Amino acid sequence: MTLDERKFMILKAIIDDYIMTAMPVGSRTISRKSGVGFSPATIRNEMSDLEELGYLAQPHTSAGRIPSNKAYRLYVDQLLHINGITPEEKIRIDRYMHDRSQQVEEMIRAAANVLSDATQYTSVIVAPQIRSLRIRRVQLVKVSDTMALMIVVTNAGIVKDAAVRIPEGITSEHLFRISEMLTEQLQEHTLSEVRQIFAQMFRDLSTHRRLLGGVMSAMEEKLVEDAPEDIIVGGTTKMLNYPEYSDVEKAKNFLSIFESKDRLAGLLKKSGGMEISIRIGPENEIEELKDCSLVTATYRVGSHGKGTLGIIGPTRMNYRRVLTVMDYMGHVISNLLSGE
Amino acid sequence: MTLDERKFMILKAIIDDYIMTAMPVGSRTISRKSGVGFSPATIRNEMSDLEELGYLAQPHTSAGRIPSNKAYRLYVDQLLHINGITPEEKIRIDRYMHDRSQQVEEMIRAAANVLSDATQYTSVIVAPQIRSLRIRRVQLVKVSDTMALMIVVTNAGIVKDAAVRIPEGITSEHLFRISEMLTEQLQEHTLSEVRQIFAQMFRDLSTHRRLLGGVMSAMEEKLVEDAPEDIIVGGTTKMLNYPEYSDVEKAKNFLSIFESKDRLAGLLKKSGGMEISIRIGPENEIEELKDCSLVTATYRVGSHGKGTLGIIGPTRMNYRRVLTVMDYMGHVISNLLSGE
DNA sequence: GTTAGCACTCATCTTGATCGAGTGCTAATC
DNA sequence: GATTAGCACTCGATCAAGATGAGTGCTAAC
Repeated sequence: MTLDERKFMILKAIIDDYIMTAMPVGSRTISRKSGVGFSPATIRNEMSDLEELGYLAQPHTSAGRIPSNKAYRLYVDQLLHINGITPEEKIRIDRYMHDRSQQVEEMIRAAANVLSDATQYTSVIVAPQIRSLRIRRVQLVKVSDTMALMIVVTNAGIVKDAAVRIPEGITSEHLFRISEMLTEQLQEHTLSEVRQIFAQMFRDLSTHRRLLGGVMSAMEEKLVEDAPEDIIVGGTTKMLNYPEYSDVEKAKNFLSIFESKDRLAGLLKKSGGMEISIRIGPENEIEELKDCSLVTATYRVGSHGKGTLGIIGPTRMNYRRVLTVMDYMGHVISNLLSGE
Repeated sequence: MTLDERKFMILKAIIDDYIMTAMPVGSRTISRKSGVGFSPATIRNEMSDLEELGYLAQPHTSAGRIPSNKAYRLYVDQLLHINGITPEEKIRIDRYMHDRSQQVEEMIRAAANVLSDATQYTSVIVAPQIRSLRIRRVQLVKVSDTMALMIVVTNAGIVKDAAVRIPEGITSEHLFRISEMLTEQLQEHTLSEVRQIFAQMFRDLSTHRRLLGGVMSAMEEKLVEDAPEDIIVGGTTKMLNYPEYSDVEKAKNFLSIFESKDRLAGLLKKSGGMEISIRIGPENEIEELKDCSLVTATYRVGSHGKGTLGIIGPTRMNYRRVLTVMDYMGHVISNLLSGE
């Protein structure tokens, strides 16, 4: 048995309906739909076939059918064609984003809001991976006699700071000179390259070794290694609007995902190089997401550096809408971050 | 009719029981409790009186009684005596907090976690009000030919940054000189005082007016006025563990409070000067909190500057525990912030 | 190949009976 | 006069039985 034209059509109709209503779809419902010129009985036969093929499932004998994960997979791979974002929405988003594109953090936050507002699902954005960004300036700011604050400005405008212990007797004038020197050396390099450059500097220099050592280890530890993944989540509670989560236990389970950013980071990283990735139900390795789909896309910052944006919703999410919005927002974020 | 010793005792027993179980309390339950040497019938008479006085309510005739908001008010005002935090817990908290006291933001976040872990309710912490903090350093860092980043370090170690447009042709050397000058002028003043100082500077100076104007307005707008209240929330989903919120609608309602930080900020500010404030049910003006209690305390940063920490839980929260933990954490935060 | 017809299934809703925790009142007891 | 035992009563919760209806699978007719 193979999937002919008609089976495709019926399956698509079922999925479309189920995405809207979250209720098992019966043969009559499909038959009534304009464009499907068959009686419920015929549909039933086809549905029976589709069930045998693993695309549909029945919650119980006298209920309608619901799509299986396999069906969604087919749906997103073959049955779905993205329609572009509407001009009105484009304008609305552009305007909103333009107003808050000054500071990166704020921009990302705004983007997360846009994503979850536009899709009505939970959105997740991973800030650009700091280690792949290019350093634009390094500046040491004296805070007390023994402490300075190291500020690193990158090409995406992202500012990171870390406390550095400084030897006593260093004036702010000294710190400025050293900052200038550091900036000169590190400019245009990525944070992941600093180690080598520092090694070189250590060879060339005799003074301020201790201070530089402190700066280097602060960069490495605080900015590269320890750096807690900067993850912004939007619309966490949107999920509670869907009948799938009308049970508090399920809701709690879902919300718990967002309590540990580390876990979330791991999850999002998996999507790796892909331009756009869709993971349906158990394709996510996280137990709590086995009834959810995760759609992720990557955005780029200049030639280096990239981050991830994602939408988490029920497996019966409106993939078309989500893909449309994601696609557009991916570009918006890339442009805003690269433009600065 | 007045509240004699025995009525107090019975009321307290009912509240204590209800706080534990969230179930209407019957006369038998109270009678069984050791320390209450009366039969259910006697208790019933007293309960009937207490109901008439407005301290108890009956969900329906054949159920037990539940405490009214008035009862909680009496409870926290008169019946409750705080017991100190246990040494073990003190050590646990101290250790946890000590490990993350380097960066203010991280420390506040850690404190929010401690609060919600220790109480099992949702915690909220408002970061120190930036406008009342003393400036320690101001530094302008060149980011591009036309933009600089203004970094303000305060006495609490809190770093704020804002983008400032700079006239072309300004070198980083210039910026450093100006930063030194600004630091000298503004040091030890609070952000709310900068306007006057700038006015003075404008009078005295003839050069760099445009740049200084930009710096001033950035300080005023981005750091003082616009500054979105820095609010950290911990354990948002803790509330879902309580039977009061086993209904998704209620849960959604509750969680929506945390979607708008502005509203939350307004709510927390109300507690104003009070050392510790307890608002029960409708005493909170926010509709969504009419079944919740909000306990807030203030912490101080040095002589100036203060912030708020709070716990939000059901009206039947364990006030004793909450007050104990809050009291301790208030001191911990004050010390950590003032010590730096 | 398609569809009308029909028996069958099964979750959901409704109804009514039962249960039991808890009350309020009265009369007996301390 | 305060306390308590006794008892009728209330009312939500629980459960079983029946009715309802959406939907299926199968067969036979078109």
